[in-house]
Amino acid sequence: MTKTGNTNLPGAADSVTLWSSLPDICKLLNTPFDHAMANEECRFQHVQYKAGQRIYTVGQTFEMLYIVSAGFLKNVMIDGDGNEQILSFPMKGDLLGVDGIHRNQYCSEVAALSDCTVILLPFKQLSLLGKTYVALENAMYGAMSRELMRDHTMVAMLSSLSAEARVARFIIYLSDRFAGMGYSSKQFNLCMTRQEIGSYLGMTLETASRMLSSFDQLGIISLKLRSVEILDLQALQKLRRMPRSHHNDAKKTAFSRLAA
Amino acid sequence: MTKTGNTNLPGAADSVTLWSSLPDICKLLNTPFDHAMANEECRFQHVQYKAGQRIYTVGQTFEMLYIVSAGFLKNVMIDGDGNEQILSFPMKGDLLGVDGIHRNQYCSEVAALSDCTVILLPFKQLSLLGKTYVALENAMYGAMSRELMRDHTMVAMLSSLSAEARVARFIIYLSDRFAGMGYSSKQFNLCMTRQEIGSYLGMTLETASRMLSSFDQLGIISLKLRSVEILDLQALQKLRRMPRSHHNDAKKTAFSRLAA
DNA sequence: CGGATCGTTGATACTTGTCAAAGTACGTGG
DNA sequence: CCACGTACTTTGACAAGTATCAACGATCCG
Repeated sequence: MTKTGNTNLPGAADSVTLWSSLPDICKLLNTPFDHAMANEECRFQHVQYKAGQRIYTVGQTFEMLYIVSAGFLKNVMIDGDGNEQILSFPMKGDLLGVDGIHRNQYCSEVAALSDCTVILLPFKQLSLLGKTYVALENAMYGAMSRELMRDHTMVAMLSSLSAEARVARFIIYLSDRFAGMGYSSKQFNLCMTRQEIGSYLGMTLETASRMLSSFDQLGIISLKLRSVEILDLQALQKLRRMPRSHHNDAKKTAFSRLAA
Repeated sequence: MTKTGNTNLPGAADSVTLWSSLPDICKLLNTPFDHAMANEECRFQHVQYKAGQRIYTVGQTFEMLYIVSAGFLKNVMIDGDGNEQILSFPMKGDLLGVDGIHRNQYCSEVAALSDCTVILLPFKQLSLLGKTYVALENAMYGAMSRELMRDHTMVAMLSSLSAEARVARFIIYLSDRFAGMGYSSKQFNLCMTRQEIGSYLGMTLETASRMLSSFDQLGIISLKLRSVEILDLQALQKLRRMPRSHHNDAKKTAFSRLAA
């Protein structure tokens, strides 16, 4: 990465600008890259946002894709009545803005939950470079496919799991993502409110809070506000799989499952 | 489209093979195309499937994308315990197989609900052609973005709407899709079982059945098994928007809403 | 015609939402 | 540095929504 002068992008926090090369992008996307890309002068700008700032918003004209370089965000859809629905909590390596391609304007918005750094990928430029560097094009398709897979997993989870199981799965998901970024998979901080967790998982904030409290009381996790420590991963993993499946005589509450 | 001899693809119904040109593909994807594509000899094969046949399955190596040319299908995810979760009901113009790109193998399966025709798009070939024909590449990105948007809508719906509203929204969705294909938006046949509707909408088959019956009794639709006629579109559209929003004092049942 | 699948409906229990109240953390301004 | 207001979190009691289980009717297909 290369340092240059200050950026003056609207909304961006005031700071020194960094740039990423094509191999940097591929590494972030966790995709193979060929070294032909390495000695290029084409670079992608980093932009920093403070917690609460918006990266893009609904209706804004689509020009950029973004890759998260550091920090935590939320991807929010806003329905006709102005209600917010959280779609995902993007973090390092995630691709943002894909939903803007189709209608040439974003139909969701992304905001920073923590201070974070995002890499700007001008879509036209990217698409052009893809013709030269096959690996880059593959990285793009791969990343879009991965986002689609995640959405599918989300749909399946919302459709078929109980609130208890969805919260358990959420904790495991975060644990895996943190592990992938080199952080502890056992202990981490939730960077969102109960309301946001509830919205994401399709339940009220009270239910989300209750489930977390219940896991804490059962000794499955140790919870103190936003700080979570996983004490019994296996118990969480068992909760991953359904209640809500039909004709399932092994249906039990978390408590009775532990007692057994 | 061009006729040629018989196909002998495994699983394909025995029939005359048709082929689609690049402009055909773009038209199906509802994307602009330039006429440079028109006089090309590169053609994409049609394959016909009978109701119940599988187009691709979980774990199968990814090679193809598919576009639905005619008929109705279901896209199913299978979880660790062998439970089926319906992700979508693809129909004319929909792109299939995108979830296979990321890991180079499909992680869901697609089966035909009715006899249907699907166009084979070898991914490598497509990706190569994209370098020559910008419009094709844009069509691909656009179609993938559209699928992602649909998933987002689905997540939002599952997270925030009551069973009643989800079923209402499902009927409207089908109506819109049928209209887009030139069929009646008022009267159509559901091509799936109550079980499949329930799986798609995150509820039991009994709840799906009850909601449909209730709309029928209220005169919102006329229901006879799989045949649906929409009698009061406005009532359905009102049901689209939430119950389940928090602190919403206008919360009413379908019945009281009609009475008011 | 008979079996199998699909659809409907009812009774009941459980899960989750709703509403209310109180406690806790956090940031801002005095 | 403390006081205060605001936002966030927890917990309880209750109501509503939905799943579960069961039985029966309808339809389709060989």
